Amino acid sequence: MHETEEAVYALITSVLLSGQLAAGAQLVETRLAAVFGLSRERIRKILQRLGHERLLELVPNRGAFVASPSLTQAREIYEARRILEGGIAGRLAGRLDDAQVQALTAHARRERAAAKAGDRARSIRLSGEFHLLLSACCGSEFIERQLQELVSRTSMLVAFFESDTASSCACDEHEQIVEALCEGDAAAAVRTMHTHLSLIETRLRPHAQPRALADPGVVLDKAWRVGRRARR
Amino acid sequence: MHETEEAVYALITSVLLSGQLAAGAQLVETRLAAVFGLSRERIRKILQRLGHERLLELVPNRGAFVASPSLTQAREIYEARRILEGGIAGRLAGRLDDAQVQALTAHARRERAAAKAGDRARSIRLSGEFHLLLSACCGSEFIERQLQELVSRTSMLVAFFESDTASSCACDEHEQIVEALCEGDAAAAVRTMHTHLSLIETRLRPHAQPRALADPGVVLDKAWRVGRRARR
DNA sequence: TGGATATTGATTGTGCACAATCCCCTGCAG
DNA sequence: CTGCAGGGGATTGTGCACAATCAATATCCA
Repeated sequence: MHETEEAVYALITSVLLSGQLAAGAQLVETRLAAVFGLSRERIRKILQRLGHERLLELVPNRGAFVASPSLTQAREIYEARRILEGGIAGRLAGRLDDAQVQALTAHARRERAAAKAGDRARSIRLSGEFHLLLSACCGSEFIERQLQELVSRTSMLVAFFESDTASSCACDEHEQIVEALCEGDAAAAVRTMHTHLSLIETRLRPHAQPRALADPGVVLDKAWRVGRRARR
Repeated sequence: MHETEEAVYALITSVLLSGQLAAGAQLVETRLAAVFGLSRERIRKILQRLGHERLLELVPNRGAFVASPSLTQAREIYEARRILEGGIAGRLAGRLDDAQVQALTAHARRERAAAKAGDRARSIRLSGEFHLLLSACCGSEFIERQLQELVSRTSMLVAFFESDTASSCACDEHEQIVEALCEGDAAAAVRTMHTHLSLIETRLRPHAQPRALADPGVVLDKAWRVGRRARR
């Protein structure tokens, strides 16, 4: 019983991150309760959790709405990533052990392969995971959690703002970062990280996302059925 | 009605941060509800919030307990601060405007005054606020929130682990950091920040804190009455 | 017609009662 | 004396019913 709650949370999260819901759309508690076959209280707990992670905006007495970040907020998120990941790079420079270096280079290789194969979805996913992998090397559960949240919010931004013709992810830059870290050149690693994130940021376009006008209940219901079939 | 809830949250937080409660002590929902005159559900919401911030440990079907960090966890928190605040220092170097520099130096001056006057409590509080002030200079609400949480948890650690004869806070180092930031020397600023935090960390002593065996209900009740008197 | 105000309908917020869970303690057997 | 099974008591978890709130529409008066 407890595990379905987790599954619902994961499902809503993935639907939000993939941008299938219009920004600002309301997620009505009773509706979701009916769709997922959970009590309203359980749904409520899930929504609050998503609100805390800023994937939803919780308005008192009004309800839960799909976060609709402004370009200003988007820039703030990238700035936060520059600060946090700059700190990570600076701390990790010259401190990676062999296993970590191997894991990072292997990951970069996989990214390169996906990019070469033109698998855009996989490429995007791997690109995000690279940053999380790097944060995991710090050995700080706190740092990992924080970056996880930032990466999630970035995914949502990309879904809303990135032009569809986005160039392939810059796996070169990931390799450069690993290289700088191995050489122990902290300043270079931080610099590379900063420019890397700034480059990603410049890809955002304020195209007034006209997609995804569907009813959230319908979208989630469909996703739930599909997942349910796959789950057995 | 809503504001008393906020007041209760603030009160419990301050009591937790000041180390007046024994690590591992349970906060029973019904008890707190009686003390504060709130319904159990309101108390529950407050406890979950505190659990999310890791000031309490929430155990399913068991309850909320005062966090009792191990020395290992303590080190992890300081490591996280090195990473995050290193990132802040690296990002802020050479980018502070006049108003910010002025605010920071003014704060450092106040710290120095408090240290010279031997006002230990004020000195500690100001020392923590310096770091928050620095994070506010980033203009990222996210970064500010994260550091807020880390500083809170640090305060709790200090309450549990720091020797009572702790030397006065190193306001010299704070001034050094501001100086490096003004000069735009990112590497130096990061280095100073790292050593500063490491120095604070070395002050932790695993003295098996034997204090504060009082019942949480009693302590909170007393604090509540005192605050209530002061509030009008 | 215009604008302020009352009404309504849908949605969230909360108190309460009861269910589920867990720890501790007791009793018993080996 | 130790290990284990089970009961009892205290505490947390949750479904439900109703209260509070808000936006949108309807109503009324000038």
